Amino acid sequence: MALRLYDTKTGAIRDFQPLEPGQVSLYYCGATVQGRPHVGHVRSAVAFDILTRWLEASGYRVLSVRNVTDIDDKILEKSAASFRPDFQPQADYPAADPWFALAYRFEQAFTSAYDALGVRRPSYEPRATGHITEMHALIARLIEAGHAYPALDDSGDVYFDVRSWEQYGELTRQSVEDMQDAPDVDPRGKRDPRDFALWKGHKPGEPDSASWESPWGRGRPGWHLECSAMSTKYLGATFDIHGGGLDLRFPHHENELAQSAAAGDGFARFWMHNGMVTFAGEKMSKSVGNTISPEDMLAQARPTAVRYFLGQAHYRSQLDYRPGALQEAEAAVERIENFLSRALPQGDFAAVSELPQSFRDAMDDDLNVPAALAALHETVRAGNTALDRGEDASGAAGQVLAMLDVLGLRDVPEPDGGSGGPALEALIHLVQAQLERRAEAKAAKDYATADAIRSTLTAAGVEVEDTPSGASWSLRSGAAHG
RNA sequence: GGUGGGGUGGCCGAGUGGCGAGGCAGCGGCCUGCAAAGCCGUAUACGCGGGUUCGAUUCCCGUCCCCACCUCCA
Repeated sequence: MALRLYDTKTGAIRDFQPLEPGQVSLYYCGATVQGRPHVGHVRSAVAFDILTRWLEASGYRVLSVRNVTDIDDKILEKSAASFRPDFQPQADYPAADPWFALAYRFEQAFTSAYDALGVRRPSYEPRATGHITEMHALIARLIEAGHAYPALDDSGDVYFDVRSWEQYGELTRQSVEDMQDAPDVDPRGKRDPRDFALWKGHKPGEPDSASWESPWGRGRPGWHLECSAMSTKYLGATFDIHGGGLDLRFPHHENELAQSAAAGDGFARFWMHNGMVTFAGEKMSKSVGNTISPEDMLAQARPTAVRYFLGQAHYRSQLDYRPGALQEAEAAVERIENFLSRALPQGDFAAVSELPQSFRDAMDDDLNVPAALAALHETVRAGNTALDRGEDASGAAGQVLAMLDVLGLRDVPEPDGGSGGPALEALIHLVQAQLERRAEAKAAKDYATADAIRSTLTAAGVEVEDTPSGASWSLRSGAAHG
């Protein structure tokens, strides 16, 4: 089976073939860095990270771009607010910052969150403010083609003319007539209320640093334009996949498509959208205030378990967070890890082997990760059965390692990752001494003493397991030690 | 009003016109000095009402409910 992907634009699963053999160009929308990330942002990144890994496992070279929107209304507003006399420092906004510093601080928070969950960095990560020239060129092409116009008032805005582009609405299969008018629609200098800004004229009171000269007056980029400008700059006028969260489908992606297509670019061949993360059934978002941060999750469970949770549902499904979900994910991850430490007691985790066909088929089927995980767990069970019979299971272990690589579950940095420091060294010696005492007690059939030692260790967060080759122990959430 | 996606066993979550994934939790068994881990077994699951069919959770019609987008949003 070859790779098939769901394309939002056609609403169908289609065979995927890249434009250029052997190479896939992928653009997906990153964050507007106006605040700290929540897990919804990270879920999207995990979804496209898994896509990238699967494409690479399938033999493609992947050229990936994820943008950073580092200027927008909210960034400017928050920065401006931080300079007012009534500014109250908060955890999110500890100090007064110029807009660019504020944006960069949050960009770093996003980077940290991605890194903490093993999301590999894209090939390029361009910022909107670094691509003003490309945006001007695109605006000029649109004006030239009769699809954009300077605002009819003196605002200095430049708008896309929705009525001039009859395909407008094709991505989300909506007609302009049926669209609900915004309740507080402000027509400004627009020909049609649905026309959207390509360029926003500089407003009095906004910092000079947040505007650039242009043929249409000083101003700054509109949100939708940047993605058109940057994706085609780095990937070409036509590229393979454009991704992002489902909430970006309209208006953001619809507008991108309109701009680029009206300018004559082929633009994206496939549109992929990940489902939302919900909390108690409701979309997680800043405006609702029901967000959970990656840090919140990492305080509850190991990074690998958090990543497993975020990746386990199909990427197009809604992912509902509820208490206990992370503990379930942790149990599933530990089951896999227990098998690996049984099957590979020497810790030979480089012995990666071929992927099972059932796993490949599942991933080829529009990245059916739930079915791929079923293949993974079946391999684990078969391996455990072999071990129970006294047979070798290194082959199954190698397959498990390969599957974990595709899912990105081996790239997640673990805080207790084995390398130690003096405190861990001391701990290892102390635990070993206790286990030796316990082994002596067991040999003497003094089970009362043996159990007392074990419960003392358990109470200290050290879990003890007896195996045919002696006792092994692990910290309550950490790597096993012989 | 428009557009798109859903309602699957205690929970999560795939999938399919007929042999009912997988995980987590529970119960029984094997193993263990006891545990843990592991293995085996186990459950009246497919919102509701019709229809098509030899047979529907899967197709069609109707109906109820939920979510997302139409405004900044991964």
